[in-house]
Amino acid sequence: MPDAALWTALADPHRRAIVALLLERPRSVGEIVEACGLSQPSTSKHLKVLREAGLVRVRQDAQRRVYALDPGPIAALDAWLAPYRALWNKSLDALGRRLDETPDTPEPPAAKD
Amino acid sequence: MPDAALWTALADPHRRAIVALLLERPRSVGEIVEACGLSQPSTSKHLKVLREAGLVRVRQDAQRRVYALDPGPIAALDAWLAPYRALWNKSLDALGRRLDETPDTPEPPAAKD
DNA sequence: GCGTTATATACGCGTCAAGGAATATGACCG
DNA sequence: CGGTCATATTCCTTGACGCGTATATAACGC
Repeated sequence: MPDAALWTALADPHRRAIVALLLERPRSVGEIVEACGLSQPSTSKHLKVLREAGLVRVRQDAQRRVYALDPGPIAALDAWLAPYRALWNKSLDALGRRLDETPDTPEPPAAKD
Repeated sequence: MPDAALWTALADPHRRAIVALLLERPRSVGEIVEACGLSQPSTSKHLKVLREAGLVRVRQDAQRRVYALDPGPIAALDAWLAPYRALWNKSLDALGRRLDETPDTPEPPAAKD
């Protein structure tokens, strides 16, 4: 089960926006500030939350701090989600199982009705 | 992108517990109250949030209301998660854990650095 | 109808998180 | 060493959320 901090971090739309930004590529705080239209302190605080949830890592580049996504927690989210896939796989079974082929997906335990 | 209400709903640990309970099987409010140890009104309020997020559906059975999971929103979460899968697939690879190269892995869009 | 069971809503309270303004820290450049 | 840029932190206010108690609604059995 993902840590509570992970959910709390992703519960905020601004933070999800930041995460989406960082999915494209790592960015400095200034870029993030400009991209999501928040004030710099607010952005810094959101980044702190994301940092403490383990979602992002910082690389210090001179005065700039470049934030990048850390895949771990999102993978944990995916793992949390795994048991629920049986739910809609059941209904979309006709479409085939090609929705996802992650190699580490252990077949969820017996989801029968 | 999943609705904000979905994230808000899942941000609460009790609500995630309820969702997990409903994954096993649909349950009445009374069962949920007993299972997660909250007061009945609190549970009802959490169920309301889950309902408004579309995560659960209610079936009225006499005086009882049986709640069941709705796969839709969780599928939406999975869809939101999809772009991020490339991240940890890539990072596992970068760590040198050559997972037999997964020759059949359909690389989703744009994996740039 | 009445009482009982099952669930929902209203109200009040405490806590927590978000946002802005101001300020602090820290690294670069001269 | 002083100035400046980039980022973090602090203080404060405000609004949302969660909980519990008490109450309302609705369906059942008699």
